[in-house]
Amino acid sequence: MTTAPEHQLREAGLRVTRPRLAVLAAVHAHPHADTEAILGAVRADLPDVSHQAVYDSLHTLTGHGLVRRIKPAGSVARYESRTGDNHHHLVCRSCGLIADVDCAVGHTPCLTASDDHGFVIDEAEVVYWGLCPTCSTRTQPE
Amino acid sequence: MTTAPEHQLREAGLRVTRPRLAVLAAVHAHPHADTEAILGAVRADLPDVSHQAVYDSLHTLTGHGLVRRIKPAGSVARYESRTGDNHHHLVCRSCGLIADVDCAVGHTPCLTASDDHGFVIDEAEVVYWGLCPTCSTRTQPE
DNA sequence: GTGTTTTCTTGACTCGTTCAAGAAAGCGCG
DNA sequence: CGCGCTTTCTTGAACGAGTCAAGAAAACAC
Repeated sequence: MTTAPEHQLREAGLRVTRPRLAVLAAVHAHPHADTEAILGAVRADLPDVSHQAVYDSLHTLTGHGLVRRIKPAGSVARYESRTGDNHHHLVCRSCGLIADVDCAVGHTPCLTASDDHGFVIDEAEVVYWGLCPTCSTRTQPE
Repeated sequence: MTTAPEHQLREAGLRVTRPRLAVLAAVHAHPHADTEAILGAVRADLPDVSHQAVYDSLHTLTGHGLVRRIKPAGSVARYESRTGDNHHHLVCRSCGLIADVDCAVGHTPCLTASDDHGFVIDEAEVVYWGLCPTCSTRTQPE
């Protein structure tokens, strides 16, 4: 078990606590889940965790790169466990469904802006907006 | 004056009202401004507009494509007047500054996801995260 | 002008998230 | 294995962007 959650936490210099392990597991089990869903999943294991502990854990894990926070406009914060692989997201305008897309070219091509205005760019985030299969068939009756 | 604000509103089938004209002017005058800044700018002309009128105008204008709403994670909603030209944004992680970048290739190349998962994609939004010139020199003291 | 529809004003309210203080748990050390 | 320091969790209140709702006012067509 090379990527045991506990090990991940220790690697990051964090203390291993039940809430954190549960949050980490919840994010892995429910990709793109919002805070409330994660809170629910965590409470399946630990019925008495406070929402604050979940918020704090998510912030800490996000800050150490163990989970990634995504927040499409108009949505609440969502979290996912795929980090560091430069993938992007498809977001359904209708139902909010989020799907992962690997970067088309594979080696952070997106990091090349036509004019960087002197910015030091460290990440390019791509969000594809549209309708998921379910919503597109429903919305275009034809 | 081909793009007179009033004309734009009428074209979109909207009534021409003072708050809307002021909001439209404010968005043009202050690209990437948040709601509060727009509210302030609008009140420079119309001291008594309600924030609700501004919110409503922004929603209406956004819905009709006269202004575009952008909302980087962790920021409040911001608005800009460049619409339909497929440009993207540079956002400074430190100070929140936003700069425009034209699409690198020019013809919506970003709209090509490697695997669309059956989604009907209508827009690709790209956000480059990093540090603006000012913050990058200040943050890397060496 | 008159009437109908849309839009603005006012004010309360929701909800995700954050703040703060103290209690509890984790971890290193002897 | 217990001790003490530090980090983290609990509890509960607060914050703020944005929304909702009802009535008044303004815009447009005739």
